[in-house]
Amino acid sequence: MESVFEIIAEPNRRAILSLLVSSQQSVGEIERQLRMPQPTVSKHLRVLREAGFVESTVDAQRRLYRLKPEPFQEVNAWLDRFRRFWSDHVDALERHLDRMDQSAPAKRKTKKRPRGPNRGRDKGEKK
Amino acid sequence: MESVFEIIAEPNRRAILSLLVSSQQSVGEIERQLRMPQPTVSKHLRVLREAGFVESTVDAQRRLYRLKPEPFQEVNAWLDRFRRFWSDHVDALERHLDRMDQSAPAKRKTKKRPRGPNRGRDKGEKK
DNA sequence: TGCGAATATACCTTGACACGTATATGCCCT
DNA sequence: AGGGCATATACGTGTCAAGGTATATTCGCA
Repeated sequence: MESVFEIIAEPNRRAILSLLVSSQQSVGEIERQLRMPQPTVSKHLRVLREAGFVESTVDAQRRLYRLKPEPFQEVNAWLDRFRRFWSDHVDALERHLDRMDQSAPAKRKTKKRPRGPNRGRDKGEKK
Repeated sequence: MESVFEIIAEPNRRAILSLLVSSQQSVGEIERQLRMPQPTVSKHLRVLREAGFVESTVDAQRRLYRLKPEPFQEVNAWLDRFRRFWSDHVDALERHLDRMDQSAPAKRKTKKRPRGPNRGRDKGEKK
């Protein structure tokens, strides 16, 4: 399992990561919330831990897992190469929208449309 | 091939995408630059096209491939869920990097180091 | 000390996908 | 028209990872 990209390619792992955003969780809690057999959870957590996505602390028989930031930053760094590119397209999209704005007044509130990354829209998961 | 994450999990596909950042390329150009057999290139391009990462136009016998922004935005949207989380940790990382880091002058325009996305560094590919 | 809960690991099976080789398709040019 | 280049597709093969089931380990507690 070489790269961070292969780690997050697995839907169940992404589900686990999403769960852990809110707070740390035990294996059993993850298991119940995701309706996933316990060995599956443990195995995915192992992969995530070895890839640096999570770390765990021991609480009696429980293990509490929480996120670690570095791998996400690595994904982000990769995305950076493409940010300028896609921002240009967002600009084009915005020009388009601005033209529609003129033709149809609509409900824009800001004068200057904010620029830069983080302008994507969540399309949701495909099942 | 369900999700965008599985698409970018493949190292050769990421290489192709990186190549296309600079400009559009023909299959043959990709093939030569990446030293990859032509059917391999074509097959990966097909996957990338069907996932919306690239589009192609015909130029006689050649096909010119270029990037499309949407899937990247989708990855970006996913990352958003984790941005707040990792930003809290970035301060410590930045202090560390700022000490290590005189090699990256970068093009900061602002005096205050901006917070939030786009702060990651490229760790490179693992082979 | 022995039982039960929580978690990890071992083993097996299966399916997906990446690759190589071969071949098909389409276009240009003489 | 035909040959050659550029690209796409078909097919067979091997590998690897995810899932399921069973079992091991560790700890709390009666």
